[in-house]
Amino acid sequence: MKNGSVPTIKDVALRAGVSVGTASHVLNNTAVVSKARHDLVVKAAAELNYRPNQLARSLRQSKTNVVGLCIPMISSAYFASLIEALDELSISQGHQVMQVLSGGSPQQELDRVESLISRRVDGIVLMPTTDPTRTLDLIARHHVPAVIVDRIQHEERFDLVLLDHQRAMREVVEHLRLLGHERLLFVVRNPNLITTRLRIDTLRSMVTESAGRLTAQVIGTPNEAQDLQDQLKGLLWRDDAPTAIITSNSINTLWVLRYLQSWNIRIPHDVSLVAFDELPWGELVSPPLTVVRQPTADVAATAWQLLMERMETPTAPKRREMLQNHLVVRASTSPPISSR
Amino acid sequence: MKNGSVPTIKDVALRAGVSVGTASHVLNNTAVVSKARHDLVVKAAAELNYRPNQLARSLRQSKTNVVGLCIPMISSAYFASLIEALDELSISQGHQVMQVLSGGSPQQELDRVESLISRRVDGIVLMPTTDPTRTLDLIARHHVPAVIVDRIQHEERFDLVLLDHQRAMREVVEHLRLLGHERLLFVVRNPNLITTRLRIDTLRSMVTESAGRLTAQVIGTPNEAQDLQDQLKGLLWRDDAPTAIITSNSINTLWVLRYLQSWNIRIPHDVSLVAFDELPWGELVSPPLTVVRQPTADVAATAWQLLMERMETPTAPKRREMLQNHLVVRASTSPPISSR
DNA sequence: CTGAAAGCGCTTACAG
DNA sequence: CTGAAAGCGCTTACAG
Repeated sequence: MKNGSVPTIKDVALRAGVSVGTASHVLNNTAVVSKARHDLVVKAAAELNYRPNQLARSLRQSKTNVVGLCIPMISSAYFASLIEALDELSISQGHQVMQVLSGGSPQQELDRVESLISRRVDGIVLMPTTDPTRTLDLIARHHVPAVIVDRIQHEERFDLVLLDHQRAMREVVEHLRLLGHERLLFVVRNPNLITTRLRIDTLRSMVTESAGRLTAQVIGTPNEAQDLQDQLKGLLWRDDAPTAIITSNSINTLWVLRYLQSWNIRIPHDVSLVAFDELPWGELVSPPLTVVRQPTADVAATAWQLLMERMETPTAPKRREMLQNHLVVRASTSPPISSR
Repeated sequence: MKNGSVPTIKDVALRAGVSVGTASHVLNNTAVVSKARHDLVVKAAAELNYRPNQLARSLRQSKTNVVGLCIPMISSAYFASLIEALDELSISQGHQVMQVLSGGSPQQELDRVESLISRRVDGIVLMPTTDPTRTLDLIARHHVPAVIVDRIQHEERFDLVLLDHQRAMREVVEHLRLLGHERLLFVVRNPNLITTRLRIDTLRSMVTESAGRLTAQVIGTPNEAQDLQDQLKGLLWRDDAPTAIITSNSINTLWVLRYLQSWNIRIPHDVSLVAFDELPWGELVSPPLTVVRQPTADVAATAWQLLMERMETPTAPKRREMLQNHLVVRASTSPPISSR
């Protein structure tokens, strides 16, 4: 061992007076070695403070024990708890998560996933951007085991973890209708997102089914809070104003809440509110919000399991797992004024 | 190339009709190669969809272009934005962050950092647990460039990024005193944390300096919200109850807010509140809170810079960078009732 | 039970 | 400008 540099298995073998192969075998418990030599190797390794170079192992074994995770961002409670859950699962199984951020940009997603592939991750968990075509092609071309989480409905090449957005929206509307609401407003952020589209479709078909007893409007807030405020102003001060608002994500919820607050419109007295996604600190908002909660732990566990099985059996038929997210009824929904 | 397997540089060279060395040179732009061969190699690489195996590169070059980041957790706005900032910095400089979670446990911290070292990260950014001794020893023994962020005051072996907790606390107390507050309550979570200790010390010495004009109590909430509530109950309903509360972190702030809310104690009318750490969704809390904001972006940028310079010049003298976190005055602090 | 040797996929002096 | 070859630190048949 050159002085001051990191000890290798060669140094261990030398000090123990055995061959490199033998040293490797005792260190990995991969063959029976005489007790005498065994102890010699263990002792030498300890004295030298030897840690195997995982790069070399990975290269030799064509297995890194690293799985890649690509998500849009991290500063959102949903993603944060997903990472934590996945991290714990991976560690407990001797793996390590290497996470990259797409920032929601298809190009960045492609670049980051490419970097994961270059680092030879054993598998990939992807929460796709709006247009992941090239990323998916790349992953498929390299035959990397992968599972796609949500946002994509049909994709023959990969295992899928899906959330049942339609059923969830149905549950929301049902809840509001039972309370007596007839005019709904759905505030979305990006109408092009599959998730959002599914929710809108469900809402519309329920309106149709109701044969006139239910009406619904959908407004988008592509850019700024200001846009939203203007649109809300045009809607909420009319005789036929909606009596219940549904928001499609946390950001929207925040904006709507602030708008209502600033105009002193009380929840649920003046208008009911249902939010998709649990809010961090949601307990502090008064009143506590009725929300559709994402089953984060389920999503992580399912994705992990699918990935492990895929790595095990690359040729097995692809699978789709549908997960349920549930309505949590709190104080922000109540019967509308008209029916009280 | 065996059918179906990942193409290597050997496959590229073969297809281009050049030696492996030459292929490597054009791919890395590391030597002048005739235009003809150059184009041949580029074409072959594109056709084969070749991506260099970073494991092999790293092994050969003894450089992974990966830096390790060890933090307690991720589902806290402070850590989340730290990760995002560090991630962006690293990518822009051709590196990749590999992040591990200590969960606040010294043992887990040791294990995870050991795994980073086994993977031969080029450097480590560590936000230490309460007792990082063995982790620090490990890092030092392996001569891995590292920078420690906050929570540690003196440590000769590493570069340090510090936050000026004493000055921040001084600023808080000064603000409250100028408003007319004389009886303060400091609610902490873990009194053993260096950060907390520094704040408590500063508070106490300011009380001493005030020569009786200022009093302060400190209560800890080691375990449950219930503990805190009991302690608060014993303090807030007396004649000499504190007129201003300072909370040491977001969790505490949440608990205190809920307690005050449940007893209908109004902020800032009945009691003023200053919180360490900005809250996510803090804008929704009414009134908006006066907080001490952590300079996340600064912390990330400074840590990154120190690390890069350390990797560049391992023998340079160790450095300590002191960063400032500032008081953001909002509506949760006002003069106490008595002085109105 | 043990060791010598090939090989994982690269980079990089070294000759020519 | 180009190629043959050594070597990064491991694991793993293969002989003995």
